[in-house]
Amino acid sequence: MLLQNISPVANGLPAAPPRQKHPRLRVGNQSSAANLVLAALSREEYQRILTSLEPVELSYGQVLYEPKDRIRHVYFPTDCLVSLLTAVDNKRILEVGMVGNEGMVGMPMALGIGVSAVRALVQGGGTAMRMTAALFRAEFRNNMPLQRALFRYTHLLMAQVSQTAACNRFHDAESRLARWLLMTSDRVQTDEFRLTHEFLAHMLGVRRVGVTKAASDLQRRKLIDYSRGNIRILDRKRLETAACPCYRIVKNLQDHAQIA
Amino acid sequence: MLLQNISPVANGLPAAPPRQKHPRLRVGNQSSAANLVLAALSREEYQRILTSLEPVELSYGQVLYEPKDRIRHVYFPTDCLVSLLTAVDNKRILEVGMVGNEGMVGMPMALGIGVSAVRALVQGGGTAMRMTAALFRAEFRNNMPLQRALFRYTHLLMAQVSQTAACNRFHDAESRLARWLLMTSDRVQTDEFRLTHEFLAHMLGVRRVGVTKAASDLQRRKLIDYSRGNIRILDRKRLETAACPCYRIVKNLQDHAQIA
DNA sequence: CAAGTTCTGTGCGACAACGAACATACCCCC
DNA sequence: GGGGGTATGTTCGTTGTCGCACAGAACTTG
Repeated sequence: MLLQNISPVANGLPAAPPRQKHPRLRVGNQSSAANLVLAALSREEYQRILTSLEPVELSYGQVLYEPKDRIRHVYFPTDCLVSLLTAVDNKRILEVGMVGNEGMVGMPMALGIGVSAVRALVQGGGTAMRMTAALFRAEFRNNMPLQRALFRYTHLLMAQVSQTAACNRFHDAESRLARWLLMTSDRVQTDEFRLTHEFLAHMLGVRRVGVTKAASDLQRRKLIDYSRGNIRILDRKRLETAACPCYRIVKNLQDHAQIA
Repeated sequence: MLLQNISPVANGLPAAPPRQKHPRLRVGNQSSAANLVLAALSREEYQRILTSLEPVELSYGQVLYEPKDRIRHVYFPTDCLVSLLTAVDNKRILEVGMVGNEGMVGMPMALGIGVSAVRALVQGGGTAMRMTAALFRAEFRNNMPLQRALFRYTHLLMAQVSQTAACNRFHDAESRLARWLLMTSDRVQTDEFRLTHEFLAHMLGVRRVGVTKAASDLQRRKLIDYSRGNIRILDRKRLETAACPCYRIVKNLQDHAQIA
């Protein structure tokens, strides 16, 4: 569970280059509206905002923000996945939230705050649309639909973080691993992704051996399959029963979107 | 750590009536501007908003919202303290955040969301200013300073929840208890308050005996003193060294308020 | 004062996770 | 095809917390 070397880039991640061995599925038409926040905008709003957006390729292990960093860009993931991490000291780090194509990285900007409180780590490589902080500020100010979409997302993220907090306290490593795999799968929209036990250990806040134990148990039960940094979900249904109820709780919130 | 009976009101709380045996200190001039969000407004803004505000007495154990409840009022605590709780099932509940005079209860309203995602439980009785949801919506829409103050607070709350999530994962009951007492003390601005081990157990997500053990150790070390639901902090300085670093991390964030 | 309630303290076996160290297995590249 | 790095698996003693049960202590009420 420790990060031996706390470098700004990937800790305990499999080497970045060999990533292409398992080409990632691409989402839909790969348009930037594959991001659900952007997709919530009207055609005109969307066309306008598009001129401020720039597609970027984000790669496994890349760090978008460190805590207290000034936010230079906000990111709208289309088919990548970003983890939000909080540290309690130099060694212990925990994922508190996860952002995929349903949200935006750089949430504080929607609250008029220019610095990040967490580390944002690219956990699944892929593409995102990004915008500079200055352009975002200008756009956000008078784009009400964007405001609505982002405020709604902020609320959901808050709920996700809260649930994760309780989950990390009460549920054992195996249930949490199952939940984490399901959440990840939902966001990258694939049943297969690359990540090592070491990496998972940081996400779940347990030791690597804890992940090994939990993962090998799930594998024994034929719910997942993995080898050398490549994990595949075999039986989604049963994996969900192995996961803690927190998975459903958050997912229902996001799907039914209690606004009003 | 279990809630035996999951009634909408106080679980494991000391009986409500005998509260007056330890009269609570009152904050400053007791004006509604004792709330820091309201205090951030200009004189004119403040005078105007005051007409929409209504002072209420909140009492120990009262539940302001349940998850999925429609938010009827927002509350600006002046000298009371409200806990935000998240459940993973019927029995296990955990505090994920704490709102005192530095914030507002009903944060989703600032995001245009009308339902609460968490339970809001009055943990330290006292007074608050409240406003109906409808009036708040109207006021919030065109009161930019209020927006700024609340967005800033939302960001800080998010940071607090994130830190709490990591803290609950990594730190033992004793450090967390120390941190919790300090955070509470900061918000009620007293060194003495009423709460039982049973109540603390729910806040920290441990069993009652876990609290008893941690508390008696802190008492043995003369950092705190307690008996029958009445806790007093004896040595703030040393209590802080007994607490996990999460206390300082969050406090520094709130004090120096990284905006910009 | 006696009875009942609430709060706190202790003891028990069980277990998951801890930190550390070592053992295999796999892959890539020279 | 051997060597070096990376990923996974196993073991060991320790610790914090678990669930449960019961005993004492303090306060409230009749």
